[in-house]
Amino acid sequence: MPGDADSKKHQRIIDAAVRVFARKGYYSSRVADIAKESGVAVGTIYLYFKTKEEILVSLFREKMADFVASLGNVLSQEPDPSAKLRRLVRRHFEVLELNPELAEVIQVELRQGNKFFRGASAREVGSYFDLIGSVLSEGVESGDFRKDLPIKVATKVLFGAMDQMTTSWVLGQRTYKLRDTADAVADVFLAGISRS
Amino acid sequence: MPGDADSKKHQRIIDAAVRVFARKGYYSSRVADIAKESGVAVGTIYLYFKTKEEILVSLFREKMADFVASLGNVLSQEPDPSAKLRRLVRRHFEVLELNPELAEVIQVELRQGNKFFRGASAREVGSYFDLIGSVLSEGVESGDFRKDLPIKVATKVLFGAMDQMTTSWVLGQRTYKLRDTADAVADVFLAGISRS
Amino acid sequence: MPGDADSKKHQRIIDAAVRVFARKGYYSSRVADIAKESGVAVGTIYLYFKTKEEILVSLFREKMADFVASLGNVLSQEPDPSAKLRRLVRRHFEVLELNPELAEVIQVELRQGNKFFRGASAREVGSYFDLIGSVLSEGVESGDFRKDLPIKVATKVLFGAMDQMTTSWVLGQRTYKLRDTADAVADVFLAGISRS
Amino acid sequence: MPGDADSKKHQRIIDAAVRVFARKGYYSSRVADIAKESGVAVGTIYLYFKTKEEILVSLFREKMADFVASLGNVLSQEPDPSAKLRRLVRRHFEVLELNPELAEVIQVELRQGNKFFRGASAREVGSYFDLIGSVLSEGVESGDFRKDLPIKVATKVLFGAMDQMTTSWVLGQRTYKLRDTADAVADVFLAGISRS
DNA sequence: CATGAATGAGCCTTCATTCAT
DNA sequence: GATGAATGAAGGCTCATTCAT
Repeated sequence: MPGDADSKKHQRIIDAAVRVFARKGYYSSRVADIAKESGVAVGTIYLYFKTKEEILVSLFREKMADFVASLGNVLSQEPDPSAKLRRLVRRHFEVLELNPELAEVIQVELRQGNKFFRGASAREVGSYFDLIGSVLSEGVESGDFRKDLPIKVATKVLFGAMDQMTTSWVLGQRTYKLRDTADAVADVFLAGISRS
Repeated sequence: MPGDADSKKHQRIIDAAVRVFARKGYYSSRVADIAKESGVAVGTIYLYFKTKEEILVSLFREKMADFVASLGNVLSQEPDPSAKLRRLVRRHFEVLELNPELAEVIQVELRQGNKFFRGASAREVGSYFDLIGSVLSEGVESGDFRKDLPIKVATKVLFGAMDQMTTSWVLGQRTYKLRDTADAVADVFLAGISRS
Repeated sequence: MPGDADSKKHQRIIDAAVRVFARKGYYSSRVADIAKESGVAVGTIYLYFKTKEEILVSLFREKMADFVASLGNVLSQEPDPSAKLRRLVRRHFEVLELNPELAEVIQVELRQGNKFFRGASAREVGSYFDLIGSVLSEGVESGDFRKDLPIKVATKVLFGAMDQMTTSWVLGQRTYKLRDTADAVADVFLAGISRS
Repeated sequence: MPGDADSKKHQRIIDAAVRVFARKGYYSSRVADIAKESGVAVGTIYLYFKTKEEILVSLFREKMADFVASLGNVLSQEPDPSAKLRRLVRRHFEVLELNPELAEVIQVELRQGNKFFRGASAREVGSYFDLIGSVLSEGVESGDFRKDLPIKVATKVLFGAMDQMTTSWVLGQRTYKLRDTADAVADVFLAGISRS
């Protein structure tokens, strides 16, 4: 089955690229490094990807889609909004913790930021924001979250919070369990920092 | 006055670099671009900076230090913890809004992330985290914030939230006033999202 | 046959470098000149040599080794010390005359002298000195040359004499046959300049 | 006396250049290095020399002229041809030994060889060859040296011999007294290596 | 005359991409 | 499809030379 072989090779390259980019960053990574890491010839990479940049874009799209799908699955099983949100945070951390690839890649991509991607992965990131937003909306509708909650702002706040937690954890050489911070993050987000 | 001339030229190059990096990102920017932008010859840049990378590091250190200093000043005048925190958020947004340079540079730097900086600017970023942390500590001590507040986590949550708000604003082409979102962000952080 | 192709390309580059260096000197030669001269792309050169300097070192080592080997062969067939020495001088001149490449390269190298080589080619030059020295030693042992001959000094004298003859010939645009001077040089060296 | 001041500065630069070139070679020396070594500003050098190359040419011409003059003086006091020749060799070595500057500079220059000088200093080198040649001619005329002596060849042989002795001495880190080899060199040149 | 900051042409080297096998 | 040698455009950095002070 050639389609299979193709997708296998495609996958091997993507996975190798994740490791290489994670190690040295996109700009400091050589196509030859990815070739060596994936065990294929340099030329072969160009049979599957038009340019080096396309590797990064593909990689991010695929990994990000997996990530969002993975989170989506978990959430559908939990009806309570607050619990759902706690699961979201915990799952976000768990997935990144169990898939250092994903963590790194999301660092790489989101860190490169707007500069040369600007939207290359807008859809995938957007769908994650939508996912978070829908959890918040449900909570507002159910009366669990406050009526006047500015959904968009809150979505960004939560995403930024989780993202920063991950960044700090990655930069800190992963000396602790990221998932152990999930409840604290969710607490702050749900109840705020003020004395009640 | 050579000292003045020197620092003037140094500043011109840094400022030009900020604009150039903001436009195209560090890796896609050419030293020649910075030269043209700053109105000096390529060689002149190397009279003030050893390498291209040193420009980025200097730039970030200086701008970040300014940023933290600017925030510190404002906060010292406000005794109430909650009001202090609101001012912090508002000021963070205001400064970045009024100094697109700063916003861009912080994007550039924090976006490049760990890859090749990893600590080059640790001190400066750290001092901002310290600033945020001290505001939270004061609030806990004064009884305004909850006793069991996990300061470190909350610090990262707030920083991440503000950072993401800024990123979204920059990516969104600055179609709205960033500072107008300050209260909403502070509200979420102070009171949480749950119905009270 | 990649081994062959490789060594062919390596050789082509070396030979082109000899011509280019001979023409303009090492420092005034551009890697791009060597590329053009050898008919390969600039990048190709760097597949075979790490740096420009490595080209020069390789080149000299190889050519000098050939040179010494070529001389050694001839001498082994002549038992008489004086005749052997005459052959040495004649052969030295012949080889350089027939291989302007060699002559130029030895000029280039020995002329750059100590400055940045200082030993890069010590072995090869040393083996030539050894060859000359062994001819002199044999002559002393056989009684053809005087017992108190200071071998090391005499070796340098002969080498210097031949080298200067070649230099003058090269500088003089090769307007005469270098080999025609071989006997005169050998005469001076064997019998001295004094009236006997 | 401006003329004096001028020539003083000129001299300081030349002398500094000798040291710098001796240390790192012409191509690896920076004009800024010479400025620092001579204690003048870079721009000042260009008040006395049009280009970097002119420094080298001037330097060589002057030093070589001094050298030849110094040798000439000594020889005029010795009537006997053989003794004159011995003095020439000894003096050649002495001067270079006592003026490492001279030794180095002659290495530098003669080693760069033809490449980009090709005659810039032809006159000075030529006058040394003439000096040697005249000693030989006198000897032939006086009957001390053999009638059929090929003067030009013998001149080059002697010059090459002395030059190589110096090169070896310089390369060998000057671990022995160069002048101590003068008699051996003269012996070989005068009487040859053969058993008499 | 003296200075040294400024200039910018030039070059070695890298590396994404191609293509003959 | 797969390979990896070959390509050559591009860019960071140097340094001889200039010129305003």
